[in-house]
Amino acid sequence: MAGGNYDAHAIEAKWQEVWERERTWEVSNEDDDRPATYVLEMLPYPSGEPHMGHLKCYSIGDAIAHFRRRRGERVLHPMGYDAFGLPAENHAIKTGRHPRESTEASIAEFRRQFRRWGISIDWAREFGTHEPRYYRWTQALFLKLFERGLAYRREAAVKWCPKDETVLANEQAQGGVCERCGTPVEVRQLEQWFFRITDYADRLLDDLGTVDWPEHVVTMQRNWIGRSEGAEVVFRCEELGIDYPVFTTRPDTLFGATFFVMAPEHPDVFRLNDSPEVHEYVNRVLTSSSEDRGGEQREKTGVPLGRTVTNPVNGEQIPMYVADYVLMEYGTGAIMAVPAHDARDHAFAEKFGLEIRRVIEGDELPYTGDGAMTASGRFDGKHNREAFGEIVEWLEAEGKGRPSVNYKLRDWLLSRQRYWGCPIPIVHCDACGTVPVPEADLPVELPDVEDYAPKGRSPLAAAEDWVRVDCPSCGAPARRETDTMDTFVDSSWYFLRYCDALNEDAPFERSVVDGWMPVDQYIGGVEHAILHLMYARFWTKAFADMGLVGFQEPFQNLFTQGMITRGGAKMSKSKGNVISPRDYVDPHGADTARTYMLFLGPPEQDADWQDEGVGGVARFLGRLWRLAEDVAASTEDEGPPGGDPTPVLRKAHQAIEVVTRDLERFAFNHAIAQVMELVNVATAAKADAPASHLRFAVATAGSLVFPFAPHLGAEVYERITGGRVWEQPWPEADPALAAGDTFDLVVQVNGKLRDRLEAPVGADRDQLEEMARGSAKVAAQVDGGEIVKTIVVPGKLVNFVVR
RNA sequence: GCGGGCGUGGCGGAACUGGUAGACGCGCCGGCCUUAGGAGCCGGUGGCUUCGGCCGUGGGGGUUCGAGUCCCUCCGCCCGCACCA
Repeated sequence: MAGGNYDAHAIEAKWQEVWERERTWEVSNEDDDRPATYVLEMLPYPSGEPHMGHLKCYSIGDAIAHFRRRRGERVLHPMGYDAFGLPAENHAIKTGRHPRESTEASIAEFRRQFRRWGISIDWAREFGTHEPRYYRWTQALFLKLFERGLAYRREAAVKWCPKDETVLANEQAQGGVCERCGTPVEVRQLEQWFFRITDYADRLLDDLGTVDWPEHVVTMQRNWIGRSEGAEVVFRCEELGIDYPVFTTRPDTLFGATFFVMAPEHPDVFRLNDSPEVHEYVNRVLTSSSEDRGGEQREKTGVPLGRTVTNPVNGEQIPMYVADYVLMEYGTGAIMAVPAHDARDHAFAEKFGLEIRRVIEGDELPYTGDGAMTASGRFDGKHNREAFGEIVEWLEAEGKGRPSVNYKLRDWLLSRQRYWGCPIPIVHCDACGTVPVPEADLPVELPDVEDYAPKGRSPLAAAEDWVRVDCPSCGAPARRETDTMDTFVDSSWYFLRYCDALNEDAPFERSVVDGWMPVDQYIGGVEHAILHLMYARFWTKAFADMGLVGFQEPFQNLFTQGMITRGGAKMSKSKGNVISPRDYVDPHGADTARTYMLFLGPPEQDADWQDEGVGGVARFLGRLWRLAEDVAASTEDEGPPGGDPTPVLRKAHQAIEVVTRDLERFAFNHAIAQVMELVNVATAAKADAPASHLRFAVATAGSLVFPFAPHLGAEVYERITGGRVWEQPWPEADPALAAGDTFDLVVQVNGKLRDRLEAPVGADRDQLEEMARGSAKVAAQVDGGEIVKTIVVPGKLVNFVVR
C-alpha cells in the first residue's frame, strides 16, 4: 500500500495553515459580478467549550457555504459570540472570577476549536457582543428606539424569577417557569423597560408569509402572537355606575351570557366587594404560583361578588364573580361567561349552579361550533356567522361595543436586574426625567463591581461612582439607569453588524447591509423559534421604519437542526452521557467528526450519536485517501477522461448529479452515501479502468466530499490534479454520460416485478413492449391468461395487465 | 384539548414529481492476510420457502395497471402551546 496511513491531523493542519495565511474565507463588501449570499449559523453562547450541537450547526452551515461559493456566489460566512448572559455571571458569583474573564477564556476555546474544525469563517468580522466596540452600538440603537417611542419605561405586573432575582420577558417565562433555571416565576408590580413589539404584531404575523421557514416555526410564531378578532362589549354595573368592557371572539353568543367574571388581579374587585371571603380568595390566588393556577383541567374556583352587570343585548342583570380562570393579562381582565358555548364557563356554571342557556343550535353542551341562533331575540333562526357582524354593528350604534382585535403578544420586557449585560444608556434626572446618554458619550461601559450577586436590584447600583453622573440635559446631579439589557437585545442585530463589522462611525452602513441582507440561509436550533427569531424580526422592522435598512425580514430561509442525543436521551451531566466534539476530533480528525455528524441522518431530525458509526466514516475517508495515493502514484495525468465511457466514469457523473441535488435539499446523509458509492466503484475499478477515468473519478470524489470533509477533499483533489479544489467551480455532470447506453427495464405482470432486461436508453414504447413480451418469465406468468392492457413507461418499465 | 411532525430490516437511515422497497453505513456471519489485532481486504446478510416462489414499509379500508408515497379511518410515539374568553 503506497504512502502508509491516512494522517488526518497532518492533512488538516496543512490546509488550515493555508487558509489562515491566505485569509481564504474573507470576503470584501465591494460588489463584483458574483451574487452576494449570506450564510449564517446562529451565534454561539460561549460557555465552557463547544458541544455536539455546535458541531452539527456549523457542519451544516459550512457545507452550504462551500457549496454556494463554488457555485459562483460571493458568500459572507461570519462568526461571533453572544457573550453577555446569566451563566457566565452565575459562574462568577461562584468563583469570584470576573465574568469577562471566564467568557473570554471560553471564546478563545470556541475560536480555537472552530479553526480546528476547519469551518470556513471570515474571521476579520469576528466580535463578541460584550465588547464595548459592539455594545456601544447596541446602546445607540436602543436610543434610536427610545427616540421613536419604541422603548419605554412603565410600571406593570411582570414575571420575576426568584432564583435568578431578575425580571423576565413573557417569552422567557413560558409555562410559568424561568427559561434559564426552571424555577416557577412570580408576578411583581415593578417599573421596567419595555420594547413596544406589540405595535408590530400584525406585521410580524403577516410577513411570515414572505419568508421560507419550516411550517412548525411559522405556526409557533403565529400562536405566540395569538391574534384573535372579535369585539369589545360593555357591561355596566348600574349600582356603582361603572362600565366594564370585555373582549369576546363570540359576540354571536351574547344572548347566552348568564354571568360575568373578573380576574383576581382586577383593580376593581375590592371596590365591588370588600368582604373577608373575597380578600381571602384573592390573596390565596395571588400567593399561589402561576403553575398551580394554570391548566384547563383544574377544577374551577371562584367567589360571587354580590353585584350584577347589565347584559347589553337584552338588559338582563347577570351576577358577577371573581375567579382565577380569568387572566388579568389578556383582554380586559374580565369576561362575559357563556356557559352553553364555552367549556370553561360551562365547568364554572356547573359547579356554581348557574344558568346554562343555549343560544346556538347544535350538539350537546358545551357546544362551541356553528349553527342557527336561538333564544336571541330578533336574531333567532339566523346562522351565527351571519349575525356576528350585525350584533357588533348594533352594539356600536348603541355605544355599547365595537369591533376589536386582541393579541397574546405582550411588549418585550428588556431590563434585567443583573450585572453581566449591556448597560441601558439612560440617566434619571429629578428635573428632566428620563434622559438618553448623548451618542458622543457612548458606550456607557459596564463598571467593575465587587459583588455580582443579585439582590433584587441590579448589582450596578452598588457602583456609586459610576451611578452618580451629571444630567446630560441640565447638568444637575443625576443617576444612571442600573438595569442591564436582556441578552436577546444583543442578538437582535448582530447579523447586521457582521456586514459592516469594522465600521467605527455607525452600527452599520445601510448600503452595506442592504448588499448582504437578508440572510439567505439561517441555521440554528428550534429552541429559538419564538424568542430570538421574533425579537430579531421586530428590530429589523423597526430599523426599516427608521430608514436604517431597506428590507423587512432578516432571515429569508431558515433551517432548524435537530438535537443530538446519546443513548436515545438528551445529553446531561446527571445522565453521564455527555460527549464533546473533542472526543472525536482528537482521535479521528475534524473531517471524520463533521462527516459523521452529517451522515448520521437528516439534519432537521434529532439523531442519536453512536460511537460505532464513527469508525465507518473514518474508514471511508481513509479508503478515499489511500485510493488517491494509489491512483496518483500508479497513473499518469493523461488529461480529461476520453474514449469509451466506463462504469467508473459513469458513476462519477451520476454522483455529481446526486450530490448536487442533495446539497440543494440539505440531504447531506444521502450525498455522503453517494460519494461512498463512488469511492467503492472507483476502488473496484482500480485495476482495469483507463487512467484518465480513474483520475477523474477520484478527483471528483475529493471535490464532492469537500463541503463535508474540506481538508481531505482539498488533499485528494490536489494529489490528483495539483489544483485547489475550493478555487474550482462546482462540478457539472454530463447527463448523457450519467445516463449511459442501457438501463434495467423492469417488467411487471399485474404490477409485480417479474423480470429485468437490459434495454437501450433511447428505446421507444413499441421496442420496450416487444422486448418485455419476449421474456420467458412473463410468458410463464401469463400462462393461458390474456394480456388486456400494457403500460409502458419509457426508460423505466413495462407492466402487463393479465386476466 | 389545540397546533405541528413521525411510524420502513437487529440499528441509523435510502427510495426526487405514485413505477425495481431496504441505497449507504453500523452490527452480525464466513473467509483472506497477520506473531497478534479494536488494522486492512474479499464475500454474505428483510422474513418464510417444497428453491418454483410467497410474504413484507404501525393496523384496517379505498383510489390506481401499479401505493412506503395519494385519500379515509384506527393505533402508537415525539415536539410545541396550554383556563388567551
